Amino acid sequence: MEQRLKDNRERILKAARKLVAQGGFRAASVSAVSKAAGLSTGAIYRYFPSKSALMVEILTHAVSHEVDVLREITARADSSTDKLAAAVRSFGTRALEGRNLAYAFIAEPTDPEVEAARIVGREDFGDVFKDLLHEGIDRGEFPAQSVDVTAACIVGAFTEALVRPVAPTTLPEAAEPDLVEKIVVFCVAAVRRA
Amino acid sequence: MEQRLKDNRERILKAARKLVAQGGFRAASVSAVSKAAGLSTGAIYRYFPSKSALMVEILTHAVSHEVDVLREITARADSSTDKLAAAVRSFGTRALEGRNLAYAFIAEPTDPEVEAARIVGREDFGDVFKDLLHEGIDRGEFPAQSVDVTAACIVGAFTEALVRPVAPTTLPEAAEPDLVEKIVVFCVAAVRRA
Amino acid sequence: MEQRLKDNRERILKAARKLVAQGGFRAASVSAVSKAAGLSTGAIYRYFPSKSALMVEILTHAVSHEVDVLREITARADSSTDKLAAAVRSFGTRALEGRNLAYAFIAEPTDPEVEAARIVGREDFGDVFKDLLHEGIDRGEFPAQSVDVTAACIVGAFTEALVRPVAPTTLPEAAEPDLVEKIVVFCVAAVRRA
Amino acid sequence: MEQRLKDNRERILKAARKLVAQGGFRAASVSAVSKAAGLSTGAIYRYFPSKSALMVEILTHAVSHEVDVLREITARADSSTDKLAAAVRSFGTRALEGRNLAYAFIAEPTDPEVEAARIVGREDFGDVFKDLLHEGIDRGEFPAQSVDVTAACIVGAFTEALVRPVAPTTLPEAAEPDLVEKIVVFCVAAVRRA
DNA sequence: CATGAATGAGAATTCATTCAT
DNA sequence: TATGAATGAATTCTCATTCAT
Repeated sequence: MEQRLKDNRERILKAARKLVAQGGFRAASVSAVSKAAGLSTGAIYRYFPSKSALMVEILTHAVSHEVDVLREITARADSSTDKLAAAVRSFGTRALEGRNLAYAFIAEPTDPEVEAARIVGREDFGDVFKDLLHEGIDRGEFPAQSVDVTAACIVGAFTEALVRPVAPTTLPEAAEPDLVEKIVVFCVAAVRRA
Repeated sequence: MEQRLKDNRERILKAARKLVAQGGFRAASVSAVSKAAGLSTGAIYRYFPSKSALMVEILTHAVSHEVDVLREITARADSSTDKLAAAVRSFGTRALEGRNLAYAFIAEPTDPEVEAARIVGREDFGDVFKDLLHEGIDRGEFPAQSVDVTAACIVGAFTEALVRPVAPTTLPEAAEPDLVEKIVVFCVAAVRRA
Repeated sequence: MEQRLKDNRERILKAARKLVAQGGFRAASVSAVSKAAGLSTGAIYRYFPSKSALMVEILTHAVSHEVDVLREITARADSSTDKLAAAVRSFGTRALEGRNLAYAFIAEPTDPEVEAARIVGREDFGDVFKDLLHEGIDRGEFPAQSVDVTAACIVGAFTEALVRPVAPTTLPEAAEPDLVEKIVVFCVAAVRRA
Repeated sequence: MEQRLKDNRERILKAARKLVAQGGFRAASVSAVSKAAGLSTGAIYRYFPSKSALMVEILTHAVSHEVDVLREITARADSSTDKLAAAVRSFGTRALEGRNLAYAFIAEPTDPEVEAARIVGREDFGDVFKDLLHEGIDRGEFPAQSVDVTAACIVGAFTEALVRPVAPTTLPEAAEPDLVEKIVVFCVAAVRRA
């Protein structure tokens, strides 16, 4: 039954994740989540104190996991340019595989608490790129530039180019070949300015 | 009477635009729109078959107006680089002034039909940049590149860097100085790759 | 339609009053009230911002009206003893006729705001008797005694003897003859202690 | 095992009593009771067919115990006046100490069956006073009066003056000095009418 | 044409009760 | 027997939409 408990919690999270990814936060009503998880509405509240808490957990976990992946990947590369490329490439590949925080960038939450969590998440995510940019500028690999603006532009660029077309609402056939590499080139050129 | 009808229709659109711009689609309930327009809720339904239709029209008009502005502005410049810079600069400036389609890029609609309209709108908007890129590549000003991907990256970059900080949830005072120009530089560098 | 509005508001209040009187606050669900008033649940919210507000209004109005009646009646009598007798008699008679604040004394609210309103109401109601007792003691009609305790005892005495048997949950046949006068005698004797 | 069963049953009753006394019937959810008793919710249903049955038993036992105490105490006194005083004093003292059926008189049950049990309980409780009054009248200690009405008034008087200020919602510190004795005087004066 | 009161489906949440383990 | 996860009906409240006036 220990197992059962964990299973259900995961099932709820999985169901909610899927619904949010497919139809935004508004598609993830408690009733819909419970149905998708094969449970009753009341069961949701055994595992989460409120709908908001469930959504916040989805968001927070998705972001923190993605941040961990990016940090690990950038740590491996030597030059800042390689780090930047690796980061964009990693996020892009994972986005195409549908296992990242895509919806955290696009879906607008209905709830102030969730919105707050998303803002924090976006900042945490942006910080990865800011750190990377700072380092590159210090090393002389990148020209001086506003780290905040550049980080926002990078995140926006690959969000728009990757997440939007990849979102389940749009048709997934149109995946342009080498899409990820093209975005990598765009971002690197923008940052290096050479 | 004819005039009266048109006036009311415009009043409704104006009120709805304002509400969406200020508080996202969530803030634009039929009741709130009617109140802001100085009309009854029932009156809304004389001019629009549904709330969705009203929101779709807001979105569509906003996008087409913005596209018109961009087309006009890019037509004036000579080089493709100048066109690109002018387009980004124009949208950016207008976004900071709060009188453009900013919200169309961020606020998640409450309705699938509105969401569909937003996707179409983003594509129309992206087309301006695609045309511009095609021209620049043909002229030899820009290196060969995937026009679709670059256009998406550009739109994403300045959406993220401009619209997001401009969104109702964040404080509008904190605007970084020369924000627009920094975004222009980012985009131009990315496209020219030099 | 002005009329219609007022009618419905009154209808809701009347329906709610009846339900509370018959089955306590728990019997007055929004759904039950709306059904009893011949309206939809949503209609309730046109007239009252929340269920609590409706219940508070019922309570407040009942108490303040009852207090007004008592104040008027006690003002007419000369001696404090007559005032006391008149007050008890008035409340008792009105309770037997079913048009007083009976439920304010017995039904426990489910809601903190309503509970707060009831406490205030009971205090206002008790104040009528405290004033009357103070006057009687000053005049030498009543012996010195704790006004607070005596007032509570009086209110409790006739609540228990009148409201409880009169409550719609019990059978209304058992009305003892001269019930009200017997309670009057009890209270007067207790206060005069002679 | 026999013992174990009985223990659990008592534990449940004790836990439920405490919760009701502290926070009214609303605070005594099955889950809260089971938690307080150190058992599972399911276990409750092994010992009681329903939540109502548990609450009814609490009420019934509390009343019958209180009635026993009162009968014993009144049996000890000689004069009916002393009996009356002793009864009021006993209940009052115990109420202030918080270990009696106080809540049975004030907290509105969530359930019609419990409400019915409470009415019966109040009647049983009132019978103690009725017997006492009959005796006093027969002995010539009390003037002729309606025993039913007087008993109800007495119970109401000290319920209102004692239990209400003792109720969980009010602060228990504010107990008026000699409160119990003042109520005793009130009741005795009312009954003796001299 | 315009009004806005009324509707009613749907949302989040609670809790007595059941039942597989 | 005991457990406690799961159920599902009930509750309060919202809001797009309709329709009598």
